[in-house]
Amino acid sequence: MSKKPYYITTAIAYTSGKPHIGNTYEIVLTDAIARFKRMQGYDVRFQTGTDEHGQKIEEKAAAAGVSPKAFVDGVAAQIKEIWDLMNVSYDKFIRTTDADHEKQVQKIFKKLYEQGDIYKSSYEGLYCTPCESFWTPSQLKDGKCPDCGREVKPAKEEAYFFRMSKYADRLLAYYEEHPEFISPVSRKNEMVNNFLKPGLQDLCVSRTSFKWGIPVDFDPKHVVYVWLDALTNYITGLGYDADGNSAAPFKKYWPADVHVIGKDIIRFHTIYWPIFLMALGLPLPKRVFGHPWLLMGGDKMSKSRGNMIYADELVKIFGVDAVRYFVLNDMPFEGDGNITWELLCDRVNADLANTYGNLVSRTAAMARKYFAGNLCDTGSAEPVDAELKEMAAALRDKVAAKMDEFKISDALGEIFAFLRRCNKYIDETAPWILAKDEAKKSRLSAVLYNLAEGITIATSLLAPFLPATAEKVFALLGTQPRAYDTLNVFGLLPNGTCVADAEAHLFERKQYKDVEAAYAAMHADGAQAPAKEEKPAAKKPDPEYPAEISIDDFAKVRMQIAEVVACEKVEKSDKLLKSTVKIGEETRTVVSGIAKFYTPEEMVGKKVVMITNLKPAKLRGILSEGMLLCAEDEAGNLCLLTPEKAMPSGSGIF
RNA sequence: CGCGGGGUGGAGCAGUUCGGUAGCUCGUCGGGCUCAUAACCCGAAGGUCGCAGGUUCGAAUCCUGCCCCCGCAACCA
Repeated sequence: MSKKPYYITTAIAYTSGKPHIGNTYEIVLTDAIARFKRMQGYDVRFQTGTDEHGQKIEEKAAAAGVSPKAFVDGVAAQIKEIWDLMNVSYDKFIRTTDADHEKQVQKIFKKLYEQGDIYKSSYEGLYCTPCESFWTPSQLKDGKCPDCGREVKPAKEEAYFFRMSKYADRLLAYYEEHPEFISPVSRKNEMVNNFLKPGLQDLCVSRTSFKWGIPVDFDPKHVVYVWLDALTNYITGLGYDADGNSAAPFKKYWPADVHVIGKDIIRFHTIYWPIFLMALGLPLPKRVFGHPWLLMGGDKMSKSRGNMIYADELVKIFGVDAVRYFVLNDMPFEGDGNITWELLCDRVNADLANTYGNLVSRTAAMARKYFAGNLCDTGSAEPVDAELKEMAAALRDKVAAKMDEFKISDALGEIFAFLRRCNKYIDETAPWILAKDEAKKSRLSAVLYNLAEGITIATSLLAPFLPATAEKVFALLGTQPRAYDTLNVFGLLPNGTCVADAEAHLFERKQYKDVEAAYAAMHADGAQAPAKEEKPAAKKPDPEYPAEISIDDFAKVRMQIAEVVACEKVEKSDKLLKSTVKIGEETRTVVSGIAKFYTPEEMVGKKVVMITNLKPAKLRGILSEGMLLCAEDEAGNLCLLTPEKAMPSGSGIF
């Protein structure tokens, strides 16, 4: 009987920088599902990879002084290294810069163009030069730019578009026929109400504003828009060919059983991707699972918050399986999960070290002490055994049921409830008392056998989540992973199985303060930070700071003392304050993102440092003619710079 | 009224689809045990399930209004 194929993918990681633990979570999650399916006997194909094109990467590479290709080669290697470190069992690692992928994307683009789904047009509209924005006539206010109120003039920019609207009805019908397509289901309504019902806009699928992308082969000043490039990895990675000569893996594995992705890109996977596939005449994926976010102490992880945590650093402190366990177990199905040092320590200590590690350790120790490691079911059975045996035999199906719904945490919960039952069984049977009575040797042997058998079953089920630990446990018990189809039977551990004569210390207990200290130490010398790009004072957000400038460069910036004479909040904005300032005799308006730190009242009268020759820009429709200088700490708190002694407004700063 | 998610004992969560004694893990307190990683086992305290109304014999669960947090969007010259 041939095995049933199962194709599972992660989103491909964007190669703009090192992935943090939240990104890594998605890969571990997918890996756990893939391993579980393999264990269940499916012929699993697990694909992950990297998304390597786009303007942002082009800019980052330029800032780093390397070619885009060299840049993404570096980051992709780093990403792969982390995936490998986490013991991720992918079958294919695709890169969007792979030659065969690029070739197919060009073919797909051309095919869609030739069949009329993609058409050449332009952003046509009324252009407001200062705002750099296009407007439709209906958006204008009194015939002028709704943002700044200036004149607009007709303009156009060439681009290719995809006719999305053509497929909207078919997509809605697909949703109806396949209620499990979008998971969790709550997301479906969001898609329908926000995007499908209001009417799908045609999607712009090419760009001319940057070069780092796959060129449209029949019109090379355009590059293919990122989503058409990135999403198609799911089929090009299987050897799809737009001319009909697809490779065997494509025929075998498509359509995908599940795309595991972050909840932020559900829209792209449940609207654009299915529509692209319909246009290509291909079947749609069976399911899209949008997982929640992993938050750091309740906040979204970001460089600007300075709260980034990376998997490889956590692994150095806790070990691979502890990190895998934490992200798998502490992620709720719908709401966002939370990671803190305390939670991490608590989970690892309570579940892995105490419940599991200690159970294995005490069982192995007794087997060695009382029977030189030999396990034997002597047939001695008492009523107290029944509950343990029943629970063990029922465990497989309970776990599988949770896994079918992608409720990973619940699946682990079932296994750990059983492991706790094993610990209780030890107390109930009190082997150390049996050991004192020679007449009870037979009973003692059966008790230890039951424990070892329970551990074997639980560990077999745990293997997809904690692969390295499972191997250690099997080696220690001198046994093998139990085949899935017999995991619902208790008592298959052969008599004569012998526990190895080795220390069984699966997981270290950790203290918060040690962990925090270890983490701090890791960042103190920075010696092992693998990404050159990450190292230098990388506290601050994205902008890449030039390493060194000349005095002439500095002289280009004109800074002056400005006095705030009036200030108010900008409407419908939570960050912006609009200040009227005097620079000598001149009066200007400046908009600053400091509303969270200063009230308009306290701004008035302040003398502050302002860049006065910055090109004006409009923010929230208000023209800002300069920039107030602020200091920012790691938490993002802002503090205005003011002169230390009274200086007249307009004074220059050098 | 831009869109969406959430508010359950000290912490983190489940339960809300199809109303019926409020559950899990951790922490705290008390007890037990000694095979084991100061671990394990037992017991206890602790919640008006964000607030206010309503429907109902009965609401964490359904309806209405409100408050608060968080994402997205906008936006940080």
